[in-house]
Amino acid sequence: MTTETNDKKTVGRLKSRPQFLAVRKGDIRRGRAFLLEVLDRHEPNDPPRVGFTVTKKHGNAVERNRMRRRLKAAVRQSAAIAMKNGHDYVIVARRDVLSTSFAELTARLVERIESPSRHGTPRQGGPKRPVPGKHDGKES
RNA sequence: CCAGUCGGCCGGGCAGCCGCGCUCCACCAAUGUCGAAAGACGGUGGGGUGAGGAAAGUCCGGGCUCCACGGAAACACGGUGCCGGAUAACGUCCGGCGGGGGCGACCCUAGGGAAAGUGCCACAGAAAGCAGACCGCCCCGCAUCUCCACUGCUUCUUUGGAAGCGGUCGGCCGCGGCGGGGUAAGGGUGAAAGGGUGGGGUAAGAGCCCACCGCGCGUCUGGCAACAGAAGCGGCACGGUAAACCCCACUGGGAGCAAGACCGAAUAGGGAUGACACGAUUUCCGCGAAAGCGGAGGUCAAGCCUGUUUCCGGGCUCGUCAUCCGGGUGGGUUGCGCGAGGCGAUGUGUAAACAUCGUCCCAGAUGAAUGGCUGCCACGUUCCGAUGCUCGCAUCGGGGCCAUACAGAACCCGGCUUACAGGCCGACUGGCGAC
Repeated sequence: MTTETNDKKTVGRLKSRPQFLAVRKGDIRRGRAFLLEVLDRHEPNDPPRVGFTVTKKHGNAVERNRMRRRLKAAVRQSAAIAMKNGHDYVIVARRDVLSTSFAELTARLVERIESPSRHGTPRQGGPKRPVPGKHDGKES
């Protein structure tokens, strides 16, 4: 668990090129307006870190700045809560970051951070066992 | 009111919630955390401040920084190119001149030299650079043909003649033909054809002659100058192209804040000392019978750098191993914002601009702060309704949409160029209407 003394979580920042290259080896999750790369560093006491990648082919300097700022604002306001300690996140922006509404962008980002992958946890039981109780329903 | 020209300015505003960079203040908190070191850094609250007219393209000019930088001559390469001024400087700006366009306000203009030389002038056309003669125009000559004159024969006949075939040591007035010459006015080709228009002149023509315009030459006048004007002389020579080579004049070291300075891990590369090894040629000295060895000096070494060449010069590198010691990448600090600074006033100047005074302090990031979201308003656009009338415009009311274009400082200035939704202001020009 996170320390409850400060409810707003401090998120570190990835800065150097080797850090970015390391995260590329982790889990890759596709979103509508972005691409999310996640790497577990196995250091549960460190705060999570985030980096942004906006390539030059997606717009001029003004548009690239706007994309990065909207993503930063989304992470700071809501998505940082969902991030786990000891993990690195890299958000690769696409051009749709400019056009989607801020609420939708935030929701998509939180969803991608929370869900490890499209197919959920690797379960052994298989699709039988209709799960009578409240097992792990994410609609809770 | 419509159409247009030029110049200047703005380039959303207000409020709320949550944040960011830099900086200052107060309190709290370890003598702490990270790091090899250099160095950097916490929490809470508050104050200040925080992108552009182009921050863009990186096309010119500077500041600043390092490197190179010795001297002379020639050469090469690049840039600029009417004149005067402004400026730190400029290829920028201002004022003027010449040329071109527009009714006009005004706009455009790479605008030195073509009698220093070389080259090129496609296609078309007769001819494109010591000009040329296709058609045409004009003159002279000739008589094979043709034409004309005279005449013989044949055929036809409306009895006037007509047609055909011949003849003449016939003719050159007219149309052709052949030959010789003149011409550049006209046609035609072209971007360009060796001045233009009019008159005289002539066989026809032509600066052949004359007037005006143009051109050239020197003189005078005005102007700092580019240049303009005047009278005179010259019958006209000297085509265009220099964003073709070229010539002339002026001018120019190179690289850039990833510059540079400082602190400083590892690894690879440097300096000092010692040992071993180490060219050629020549001069002198010593030893030696000689070969040769040792010492001192010169030249070449033999390359690279100083833009090239030459001359006089300079610098660097000029072998291996061992020991010791300093420089430098990643990282950090700095460079880093008081400046050719902004605003206002006054003065000088036609202006660009300059001077003086007052006042202000105005971004400093480095995976890169200056933001995210919401509401209202202004502006714009569109729809509906009403009213007015010049019948597609104005005003009023309501609703919807968008809520902005071009675009993000990266050492700093002066310019240029390019991009830009919408809007404001001023001056001027040409029309129409009213008074």
